[in-house]
Amino acid sequence: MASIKEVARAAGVSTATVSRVLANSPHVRPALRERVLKAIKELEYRPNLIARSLRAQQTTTIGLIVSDIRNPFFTAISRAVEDTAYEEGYSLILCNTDEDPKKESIYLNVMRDANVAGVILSPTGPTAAGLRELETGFAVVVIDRSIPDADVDMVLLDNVDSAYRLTRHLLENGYQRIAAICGERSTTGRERCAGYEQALRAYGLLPTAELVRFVPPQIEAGYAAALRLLDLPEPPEALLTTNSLLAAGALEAIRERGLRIPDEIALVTFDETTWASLVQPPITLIEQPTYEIGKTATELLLQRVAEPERPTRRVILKGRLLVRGSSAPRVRCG
Amino acid sequence: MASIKEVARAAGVSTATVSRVLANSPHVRPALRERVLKAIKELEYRPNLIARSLRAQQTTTIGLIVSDIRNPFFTAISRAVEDTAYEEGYSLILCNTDEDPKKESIYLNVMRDANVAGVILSPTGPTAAGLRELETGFAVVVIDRSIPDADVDMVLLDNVDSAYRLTRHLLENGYQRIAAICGERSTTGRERCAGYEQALRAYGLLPTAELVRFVPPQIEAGYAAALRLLDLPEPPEALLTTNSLLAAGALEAIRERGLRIPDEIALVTFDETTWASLVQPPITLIEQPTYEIGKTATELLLQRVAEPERPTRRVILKGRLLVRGSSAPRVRCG
DNA sequence: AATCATTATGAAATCGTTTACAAAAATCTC
DNA sequence: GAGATTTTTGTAAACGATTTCATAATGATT
Repeated sequence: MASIKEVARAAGVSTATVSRVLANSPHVRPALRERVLKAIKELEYRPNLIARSLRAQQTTTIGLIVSDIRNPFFTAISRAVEDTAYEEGYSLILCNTDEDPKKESIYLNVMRDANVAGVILSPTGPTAAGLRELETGFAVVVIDRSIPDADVDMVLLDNVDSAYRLTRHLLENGYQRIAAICGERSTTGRERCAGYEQALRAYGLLPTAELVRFVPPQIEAGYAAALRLLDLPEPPEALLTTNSLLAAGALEAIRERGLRIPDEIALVTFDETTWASLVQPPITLIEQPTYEIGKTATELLLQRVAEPERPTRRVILKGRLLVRGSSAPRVRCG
Repeated sequence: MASIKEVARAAGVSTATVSRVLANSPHVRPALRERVLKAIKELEYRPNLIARSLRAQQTTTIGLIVSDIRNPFFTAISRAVEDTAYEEGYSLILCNTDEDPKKESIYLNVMRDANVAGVILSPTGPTAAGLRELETGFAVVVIDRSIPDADVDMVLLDNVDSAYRLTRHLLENGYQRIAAICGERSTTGRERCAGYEQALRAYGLLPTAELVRFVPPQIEAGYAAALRLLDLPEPPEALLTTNSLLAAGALEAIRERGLRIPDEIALVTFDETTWASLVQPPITLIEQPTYEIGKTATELLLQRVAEPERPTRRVILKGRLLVRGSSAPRVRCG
């Protein structure tokens, strides 16, 4: 309600002095500072952020652009981002794009219009390509997906290695015919697929195209892909999915076909969720350090806001293999 | 980059005319309108929302204040709110308060400072009490929790009746000694508890304090409460929890005690989640129309923004009982 | 064609800050 | 205590839109 003008009048000073007190400038005599502080308190003055932003040509707001906040991975990230942003006095604007490049582009424009200080996003291919050239006008940090030769800060998982370890876990437990259901439209799915294939080769097996599916990262897609795999003339002994949505769909399919885990089929995936430990047997998976990812991304972003010219960084975090369920190796029945 | 001034200059008109074109005012001749539109396109002009907000003393931003976005109920709500807000040209600011009244108050102030058009929130008791008097300066819609005599728009579930139906489902399947683990610090938990007690009485049973627990709405709290209940000298035959986090904790406890569902113990809850249908046997529950809640809340909010003096409304939505698992009634073994 | 009513346009104020610059006050130096 | 130096303060111009009010242009009416 009260503006800086009224504070100035109440304290018998100019608005400039009030502003200086607000900014903790050293160039204001203690006596005046006291008077201003008193006036601020009495009038319950709070600076108008809009006015401040207009003047500064920048807000204390950051954007988080994800495909769908209901994906547990992004839910966890968003919590970390909000926590970290809040600590630094920033607010968080949330956007869902459903992996739609058009929506991504629209939201990036919204962000520009809103004068955000920066954006954390997980772009699809086309948008990622655009990011390489596009002068956005705000800081950008990419998470979850790598953009090969873009000069942008990134926070990523060691996807290839994580998928390798996850696949190896299956192989070491006696599974050989392993199928992979991967999220399409992102480097992440491809990288994880690469790790899966590397592991197969390392164990003397040949990846076959028949057992690898790229689908939209949704429960229904995972369900459909898994059904098709299970109905193959020679069905796989194990399923690897690259995120929790696909895993949920795959598990549904397994249930529908009445297959017993882990005897008749195994299921491993990425991303820890509430349900992964609640189903029986619990699911072995690669846990991503989601909170760390969100926190790191926010820190990188705010550092770049403070210092736009600093060299870009690419932080790679390690996934953690959580082995669950009976650890007894599988008895091959072939 | 380009400002309204440059557009005006390029079109050979005043900024006022450009502004009128932007606002679709009828008071501008077609010839001029064309020129302005052309200049806008050529300069790729986009109005600066900050400047607009400063002038209008209001942004096109709304706030969503929840305890924790990672609670699947709020995750789903947030998606609906964002979708609906976006359709109307509004952006969404997300805040997590962890049920902490202090944080709620801080975030409400942040919202005021940010000049949001309105806020959707799910307040704890103290904040709810404050809302009754507090002149916030922006529109407010309360979700999930009722504030008895406040003059605020609300979107709620028929908690008492839903809990009644959920409990009745247990009773009709032969369960008699039913315990309830309820979320504390909200009217919602209390209302659901009331419905539970009503159902018991309707079936000639007396609610006992020993079987009702109020705990923070977290997995760990649900786990701990469930363990204590299961370890009672005379343990319950069924557990009812009032949200999915408590249910997850309770299920963990059930697993830890090695009890078989539904023969040795039953579990029912509120809130549909991915895992509720994936665990075996799947969980019977009351599904809240989360998307509808979020959408309705946003609509109410934006209507109030447009027309601040309209009478407040209280929308009550119905929960849906999803019966799952073997529907064979329980054979009492007592 | 002159008058009046109506519509279209622009100049300038405004929203609430910050900050460059100038002026005033305090401090220092001899 | 006068002058030079430093520090403190205030004035006023931004930032980029919208809108009031006055004026200019148009159209209608005789």
